[in-house]
Amino acid sequence: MARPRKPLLSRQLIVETASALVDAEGLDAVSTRRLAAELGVSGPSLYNHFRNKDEILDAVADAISAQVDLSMFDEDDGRDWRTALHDWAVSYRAALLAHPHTVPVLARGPGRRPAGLRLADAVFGAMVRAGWPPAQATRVGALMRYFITGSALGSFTAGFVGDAAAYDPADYPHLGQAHLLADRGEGIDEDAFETGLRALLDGLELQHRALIRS
Amino acid sequence: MARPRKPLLSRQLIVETASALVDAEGLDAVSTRRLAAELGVSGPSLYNHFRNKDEILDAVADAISAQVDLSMFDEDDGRDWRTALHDWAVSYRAALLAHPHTVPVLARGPGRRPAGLRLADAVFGAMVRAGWPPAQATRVGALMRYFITGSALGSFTAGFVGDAAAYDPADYPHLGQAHLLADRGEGIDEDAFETGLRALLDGLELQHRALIRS
DNA sequence: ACCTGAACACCGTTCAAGT
DNA sequence: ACCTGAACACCGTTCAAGT
Repeated sequence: MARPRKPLLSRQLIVETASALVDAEGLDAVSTRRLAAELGVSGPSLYNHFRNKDEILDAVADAISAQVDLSMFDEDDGRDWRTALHDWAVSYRAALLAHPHTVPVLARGPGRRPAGLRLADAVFGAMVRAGWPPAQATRVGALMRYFITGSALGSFTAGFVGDAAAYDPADYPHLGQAHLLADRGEGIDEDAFETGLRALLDGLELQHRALIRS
Repeated sequence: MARPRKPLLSRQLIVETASALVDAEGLDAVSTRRLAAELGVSGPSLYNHFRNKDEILDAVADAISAQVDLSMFDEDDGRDWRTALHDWAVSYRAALLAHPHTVPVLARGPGRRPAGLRLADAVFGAMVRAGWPPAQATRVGALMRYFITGSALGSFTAGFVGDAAAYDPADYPHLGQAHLLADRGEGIDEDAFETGLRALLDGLELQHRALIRS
């Protein structure tokens, strides 16, 4: 068939298909041949639209960053900086957890992905407007990202395996009473995220007050 | 040659060689064939010592967790819980940053890796001893892990590309003045980590005081 | 410009065969 | 028990050839 009169592929179509494939079967399922098959096309065709496979995965990750709500950082949004940061963190984490297989790609940093940059830009702008000196505003954006991506990636509960036999109390004297596992399940991650977020914001508020006072 | 009179390989030797290879050339450089070649052996030999490649990488990651200092959580160590948590966080992050290519593997959670579990156990035990209720102690361990691994993984600075041309001020109105890049360089990550860690501990102290008082 | 098949240099893993 | 070579079913990517 060679070249069709109307292109069979587009960057958007490739990204959407790849994204669905990652969500359904994990990162390992995305090979160029498999993805191409899903698109009804032969493997090398993808290279007309992306330089390589990593670029495709970057685009998939960026599509997720693009879903993160940033309206709380708008200049005319009423929320104070603390509330804005809180709401953003919750929205950011939810977007990541909706696509858990993609988190490792996202966690590599904003890179050249435009939505990741837009995100960093919005946080920075809002913090400066709230009175944080630029250097501090940069740190706030970075440290919030640490916590949020860390919480999505290193899901505490998921990290532990199901069967309790793996945890010999002789090796881990305290873990037995920790009722870490089936007991509470995913709630632990929710609770830890909320507890940590509150602690982080409480601590930042202390620093902000000290700054303003001087 | 078939079976040698004395084994050519051991789990330890494989892990050490794999670790060096990851550090020197990154995660992608570790293929079973390449690793075997580095060991002067043929590819399938590895399967006499590990079930599969992932198990090898898990062992590499666990070897790093094992390097994290945990002495601050000893029962007879003088440090209060806040100082212990702080010192542990610094030591943990340093261990991760010493092997940046391995962080994505580590960040998948403790899994069955014994050193990862020992770490979670030590934190939990020390927090309970310091007066945190068990459920809270679990959260503290988890949220600290979020922040620490997130900071090692999503290195803010490394995430941005070098050339400023990538950042059109029209797209990112605030980022221009952010002097994010070459200006400060890696210091940003250091500063953000320290700022975040202090905020986190300040916030936790508030919660701890509220708990004790009741 | 955009797709194809063929080809290259790889993969992870299984397995029978050797000692 | 522990290594080998051969084999299977894959990879990512390049490239000449087609329209």
